[in-house]
Amino acid sequence: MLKISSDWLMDTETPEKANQPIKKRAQNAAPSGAARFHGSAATTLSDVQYLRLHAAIVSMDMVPGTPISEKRIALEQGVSRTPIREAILRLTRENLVEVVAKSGTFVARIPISALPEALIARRALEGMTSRSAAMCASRSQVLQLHAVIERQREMAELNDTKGFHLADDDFHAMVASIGKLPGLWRLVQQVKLQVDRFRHLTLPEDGRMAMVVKEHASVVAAIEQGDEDLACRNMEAHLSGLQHHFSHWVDTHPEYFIHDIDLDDISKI
Amino acid sequence: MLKISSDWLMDTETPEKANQPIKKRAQNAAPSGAARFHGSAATTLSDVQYLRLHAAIVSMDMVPGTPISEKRIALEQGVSRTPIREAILRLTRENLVEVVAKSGTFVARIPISALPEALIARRALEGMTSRSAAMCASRSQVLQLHAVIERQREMAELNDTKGFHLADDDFHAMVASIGKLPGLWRLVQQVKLQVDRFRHLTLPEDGRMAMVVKEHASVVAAIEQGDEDLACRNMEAHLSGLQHHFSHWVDTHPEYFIHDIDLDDISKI
DNA sequence: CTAATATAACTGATATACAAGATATATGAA
DNA sequence: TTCATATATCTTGTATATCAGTTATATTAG
Repeated sequence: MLKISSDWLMDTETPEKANQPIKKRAQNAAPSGAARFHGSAATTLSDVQYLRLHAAIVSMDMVPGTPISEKRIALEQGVSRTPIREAILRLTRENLVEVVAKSGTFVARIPISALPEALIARRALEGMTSRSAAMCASRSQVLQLHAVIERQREMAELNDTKGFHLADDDFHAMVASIGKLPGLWRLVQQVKLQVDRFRHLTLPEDGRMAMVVKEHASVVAAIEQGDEDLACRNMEAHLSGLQHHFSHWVDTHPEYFIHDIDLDDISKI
Repeated sequence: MLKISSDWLMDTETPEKANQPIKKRAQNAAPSGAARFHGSAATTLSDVQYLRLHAAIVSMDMVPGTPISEKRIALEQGVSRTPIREAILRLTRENLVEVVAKSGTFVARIPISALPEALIARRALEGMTSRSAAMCASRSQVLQLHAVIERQREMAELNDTKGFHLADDDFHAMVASIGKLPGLWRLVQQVKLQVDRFRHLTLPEDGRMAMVVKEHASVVAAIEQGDEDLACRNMEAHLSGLQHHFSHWVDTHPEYFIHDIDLDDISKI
């Protein structure tokens, strides 16, 4: 039979396959993987543990500095250390935990320097998504945006901060989606992680939630008109409404932060 | 002696520590970790393997579709599967490999949809870094920029594409650093991964390298004048000079790509 | 009592072993 | 030959064992 496209690059083993019965499996050059389409919800233990820890850290249920022991969590969760370790490695890459070899692993403190930069990145990225959304949005999509804003308004009236923030994320995700830039939203999600932790330290002040709804509405209005520049400006203005309270929050919980810059000298807005 | 701030949150084990000789180690609440400061170059095996594979994939030494076997690489490298596996997990998060459980792992194909989005994200982020650099740059920093550009010019004359691209990265990193937004450069690096792979498929066309040097110079000129808007515009213009050849390259190596969008209808530039 | 030292227990990093599933080839029937 | 089935072998996921380095505590010298 055909001998298959003999061995890929960088495969230098057994150049002469000579006598042995050739148990070698044919190289499947591309992911033929039928397995991926069985929607088996193939959620692995690592994923479960990752999501669990991720949620706990971002929600500040586990505050910065909390020691994490692979062994202990493994016992608590009734799994081996391997999935826990893999989850922790992922969190390390996101700067949500810091691990010191042979010593200990801890919930990471929030690097203050990351906060203004995160805001700047968000403004740059979401300025672009809203601009693009203003160009692309269909009437039905605009209605969807109105619906999300209305839901957020309800959450604000109920004082349901959790639901409010979920609707907030939905709004921003939808703008990116309408602008056909879902990848940018994924970037934003990654960037705003530390800010989200930050935000969980305190409740929104009175009127803040209503203000946010209003600002969202102004963004949608611009999108509805197809005014790209205005949409971008309104979104940027909306996102600038956060850093006012940075220094206050940092003062109340200094031990949660890495004081790698002085928050006062961030003239850059 | 003082009983230490008895057990942190979510620590529910042995509420009564009663009789046993209490081998329990005091909880060190914060990373006291003296270990981190010994600059022991604590490069772990996982890191080594990660960097190795990362470089091989981005440089297209390992082309999309190449099968990866944890076991085989472990044997080749003379380490156990564990570090290899951890490296692969990192690469998975970067969309550089795709792993199908119980089946196989492969060098990921390049999602075409990621390319225009990456360019858009880069423009948004680096428009901001150059804008900020124009505000912050000192005279000495401007000279450093000139030096990098000169080095890049030399590389172009020598036709050393590898050195050219290294200098290119250095330039963009330096702009971000001068603008006091190093985090944005890290984001850009992450975003441009797939584009870099793409670029390795072909050599720069004649005159392209000289053109890049010229565009860099125009960015520096704007920074030198402290003209934020011009710096931003020049950087954006510079970054727009890539997507012209997308479709051509995709046609020559269709098997390297995930054709999740049609490259023709990207009017958004 | 204080400070330096020794030791024991705990940590993450790595190696190895086992389990569950997927794929390729061999085998057999039409 | 062609198609279906069975089995052997390979894959990644998970569990366990070992290694090497760190830290807390006990110990000891002053």
